Amino acid sequence: MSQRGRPRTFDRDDALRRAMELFWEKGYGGASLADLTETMGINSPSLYAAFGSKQALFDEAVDLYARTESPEIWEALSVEPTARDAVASFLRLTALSFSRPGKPAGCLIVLGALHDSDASAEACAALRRHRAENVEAVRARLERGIAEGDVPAGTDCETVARFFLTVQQGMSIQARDGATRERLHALAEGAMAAWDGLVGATATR
Amino acid sequence: MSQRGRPRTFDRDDALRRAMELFWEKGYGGASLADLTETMGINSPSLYAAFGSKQALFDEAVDLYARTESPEIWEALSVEPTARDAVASFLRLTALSFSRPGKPAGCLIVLGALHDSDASAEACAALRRHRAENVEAVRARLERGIAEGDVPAGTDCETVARFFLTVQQGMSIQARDGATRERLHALAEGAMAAWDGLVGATATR
DNA sequence: ATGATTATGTATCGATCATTACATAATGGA
DNA sequence: TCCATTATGTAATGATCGATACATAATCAT
Repeated sequence: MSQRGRPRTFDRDDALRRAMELFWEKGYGGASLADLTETMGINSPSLYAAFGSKQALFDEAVDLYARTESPEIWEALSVEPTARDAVASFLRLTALSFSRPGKPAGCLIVLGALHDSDASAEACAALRRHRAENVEAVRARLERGIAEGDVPAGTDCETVARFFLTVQQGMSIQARDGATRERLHALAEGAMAAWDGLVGATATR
Repeated sequence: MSQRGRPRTFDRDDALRRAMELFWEKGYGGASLADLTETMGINSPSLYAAFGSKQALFDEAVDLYARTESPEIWEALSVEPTARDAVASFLRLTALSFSRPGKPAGCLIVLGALHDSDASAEACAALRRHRAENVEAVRARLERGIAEGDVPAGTDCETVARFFLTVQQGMSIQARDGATRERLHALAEGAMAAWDGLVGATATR
């Protein structure tokens, strides 16, 4: 089936990528339609025809972000041989991702929409869902560590995962406050200093 | 000198406190003038006459927050006998403060305004200044620990302080995501598991 | 060539944003 | 009592918000 009607004159993927970076920099509420259309190089009717609404555009932008920005962070969870190596790599790659020259500092999933009380309620809920998935991914990796013997049996993987995700989320704030790549890396190392105490303390012995 | 003219019919301190809680819940950008006047129980001309502008009101609200909401968190830094006890208490009291029934979850200083690109640039800068002061307060307490002998000489207090503040900032996100008081407490404990590794690793031996 | 279909640019929609003019009301000082 | 001063409520300001109406342009199927 071929396309009918007048073809669009802009690259949808490219426009979406630009919108994603604007949402990343300014947040859902901070990125106005005027900002978006200017950044995307299109007029608002084209935006609405191609994406539906600001909210739908944001949803697509978040999906693009999760899919293309630093997937290595999550790939590390499965690639690294032990759970400890996996989390260490997860945090180290986060430090890199949050401090890329030419890209907004920190994480869209964390900084994109924090307050659900206003018109950005749906955007906030979508990001919250993503954050919950991220906790789950780390938790699952820790469980695998138990199964493979490199994490003490009985470790409270949920609690441990939430701790490391909390550090990662704090790193977004730090990155926005101007923390250098070296400082973010030190934070990752600092969090790993808690590993032995964490998996030891929450394990049944 | 006595007051002249018609006296105001509302309690300025009470109105400011209500505004603070609204900013705390919705953020600077998320709290509209209509929201504020409704919550404060006054009309906009009264608001402007008493506080000057939305930005000035926010500044006063942030000051009130820092002064009255959980000052015990910062008092603990000077009260506790050792730097380790001080940081542990700092985090434990943070967990309490971020999960008070009837109050917004998390911290106004962290969640109030994260994006400086929009109209909330000044609000964002003010909060950033507060966060920098908070790092400095913990760093100073760690330095005191060195002077008093309970922290290894040569410890990189700046790095260690930034780590614990990062966890505290991440706890604001977690609190907003619905983390219970118990979960926040577990995060505080988890961070303390990094103490020995952190102060040991960054100390010159 | 004609018509159905889809995209584009201009121009605008009502709603909401922060802020303020203005007339009126209530106080103290003279 | 009269005036200067300050606060209040109503109503409006221009700007910007997200979202569209509408006429025109460009493609495909027939």
